[in-house]
Amino acid sequence: MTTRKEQAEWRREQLLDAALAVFAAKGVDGASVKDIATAADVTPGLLYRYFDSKEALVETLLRERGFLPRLRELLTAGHTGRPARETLIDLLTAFDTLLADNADLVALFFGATRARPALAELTGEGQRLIGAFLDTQVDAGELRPHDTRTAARTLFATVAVNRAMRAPIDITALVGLLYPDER
Amino acid sequence: MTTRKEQAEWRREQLLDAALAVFAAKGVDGASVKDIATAADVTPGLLYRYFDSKEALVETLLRERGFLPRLRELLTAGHTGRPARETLIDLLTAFDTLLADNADLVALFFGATRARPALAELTGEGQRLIGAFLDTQVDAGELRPHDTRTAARTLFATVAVNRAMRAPIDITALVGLLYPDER
Amino acid sequence: MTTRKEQAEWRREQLLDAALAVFAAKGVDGASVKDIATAADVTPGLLYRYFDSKEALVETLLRERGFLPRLRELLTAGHTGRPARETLIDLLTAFDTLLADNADLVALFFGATRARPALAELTGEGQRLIGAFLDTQVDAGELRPHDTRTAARTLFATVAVNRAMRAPIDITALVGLLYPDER
Amino acid sequence: MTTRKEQAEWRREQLLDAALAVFAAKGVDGASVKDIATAADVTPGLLYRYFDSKEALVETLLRERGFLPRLRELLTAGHTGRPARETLIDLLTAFDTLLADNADLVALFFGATRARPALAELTGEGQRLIGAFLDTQVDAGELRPHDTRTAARTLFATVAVNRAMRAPIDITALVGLLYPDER
DNA sequence: CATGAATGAGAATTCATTCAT
DNA sequence: TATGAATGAATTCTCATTCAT
Repeated sequence: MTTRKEQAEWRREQLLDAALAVFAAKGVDGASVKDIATAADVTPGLLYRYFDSKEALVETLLRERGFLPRLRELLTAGHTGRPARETLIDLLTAFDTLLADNADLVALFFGATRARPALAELTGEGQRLIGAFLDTQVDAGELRPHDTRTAARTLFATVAVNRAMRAPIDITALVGLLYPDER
Repeated sequence: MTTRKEQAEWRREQLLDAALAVFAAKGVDGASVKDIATAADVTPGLLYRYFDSKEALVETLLRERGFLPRLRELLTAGHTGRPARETLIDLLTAFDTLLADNADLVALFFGATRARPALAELTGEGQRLIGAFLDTQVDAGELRPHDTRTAARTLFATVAVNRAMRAPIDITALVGLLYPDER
Repeated sequence: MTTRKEQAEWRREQLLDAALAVFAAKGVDGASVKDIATAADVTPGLLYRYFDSKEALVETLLRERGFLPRLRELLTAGHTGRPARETLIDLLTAFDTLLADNADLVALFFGATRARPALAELTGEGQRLIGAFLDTQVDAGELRPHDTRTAARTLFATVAVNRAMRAPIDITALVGLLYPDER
Repeated sequence: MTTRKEQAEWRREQLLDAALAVFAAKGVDGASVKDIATAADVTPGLLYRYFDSKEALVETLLRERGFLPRLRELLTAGHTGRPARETLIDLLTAFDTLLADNADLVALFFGATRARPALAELTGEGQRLIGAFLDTQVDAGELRPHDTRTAARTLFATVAVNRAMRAPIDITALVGLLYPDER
């Protein structure tokens, strides 16, 4: 037996799902509230019981569905014991996979960020996290001590842009470029 | 004394300027024809003497103002005599400057490319040109012979993304990352 | 207590009524959607909940309000027992009355038929039906055996044109012309 | 050597020709001033040197190109010596031909008469003229003395409507209907 | 005489949002 | 909770008309 609250929560998520799909497909401006309601199989009016406006839908998606938490979790997870080079490859692969799995969100982010600072925030955070990771490895003597901030930005940007362009890059080759296997 | 033809040409350019500025600021969907007309200090109706539709305005900007020709010119210019490493830095700097000088266009490209293949074309072309350049240098023994395609994509993506995010990168450091100064 | 469905149906009819009146008064091109909405005492936007476009409004009127079915019914109704001459008068009078009762529709037909084949269809059908009726009467020996097709076209055109011009004709005299009372 | 005045007159007629053709093809409302100017191979502005407005064009066409004068001339021409029945056939045939030769004008009349009383005037005049002719023939004992007014309206309406519907009628049969050849 | 740039008013249509049911 | 009728404001676009050149 589902309680009132559970049902409401379910409906809310369903509306967010529908909105995300429609926004990704048509862009925020190109998607009408009616489109979203139709996709969720409800009437436009109902949306307004759950969200104040179309804009509120976008903001909620950006806030609640943002993959920044998952990214942070990913990058700060302990990678003890394995060689830094392999860990870096795992890390970037996980990031790439995250982007691929959230293609709709990535599309929304790219389209919705003109007026909203969300993407800048995301990229900043991502670069910072990768940079921090690189620093620890350099300190541990596992990686060559060059400019880790530039390296972080390079790695992050390259993976992100090529995934966004739907032309994913070979991550092993990418890491090999910056941190050649010296053997 | 300006002839009718000159005056018409001037007006056309003015309208394109206004449209570009407004599109960059608000996005294509967010900008109304009235916005553009107001920015150009004319009546909306006048726009239709010069362009068939708002969409035609976008297409014209992408076609006539596209910086792809300038990019191509830049990348294929003869760089004889100087060390490859320095030429690469010059090249990427020029590319970065080009993007900076055309910030509005870059914004338009990013916003307008959902339905239009222009950006994909641009990135593809850019990466190809940089890759071709790297190949010649590797052949000449000036650069280390690693995966030039991946290197090209990395360089291009990094410069482009960081410029688009308005957080330009240190290009010397970037090149130093991929092609360390061995001395 | 009116249900939602009934209310919607009522609104739909009301909009068609308003549209017919406005179209008849100003012609299809001369009538704006705003005119129709004002006549129906609603907002222009509401029209689009019920009809896809102004053109759809015209088509719906021509289809749903067309008097062709009633005309057919009229002409094919059994007229047994009475003298053909009187029946013919009754018939044309009923036709004339039908046109008079649907003056707005007649006006719409005349104005809207430039691009639409509705009127041609109507006249063709009308002439055919009257012709068929005349044939049966001639076969029965009730009317003089002259060219019934020409007679039908003559009768139909005369009644229609004079009614359309709002100068109705004396139908008894008209019939008397073609089928003189021989007594 | 054409004088100024001749050239102006020529241009004026050219514009009227173009306007008539375009009005007939698209209807008065459907034709834009630009359409007419294009058809006349001039610019819209020039039209306003010759006519005050689009409406003035319509009125001028209706007034100057109206075939009422030619109709009157036709109907009042002396038809001495020939049998009334044949004269009537000649008359209606000429009328029918007149309509056929002026199909554009007929179309304009039908489309333009909603707000303008021109067509009513035309039909009234036409019927009166035919009626007057019939009267003289009845007085002369050439035709049977039935209701000449109804007969006139019948003949006129039948020819006009069937020509307007582009399904011209057999005029000899039509006259034979009203005034049977008694031999 | 002729052009065509420019305007202003208005056209059809869409859509986020509200609200009675 | 859910519906869907209704609104009002905005949007893209058209067009008769004017006027400087």
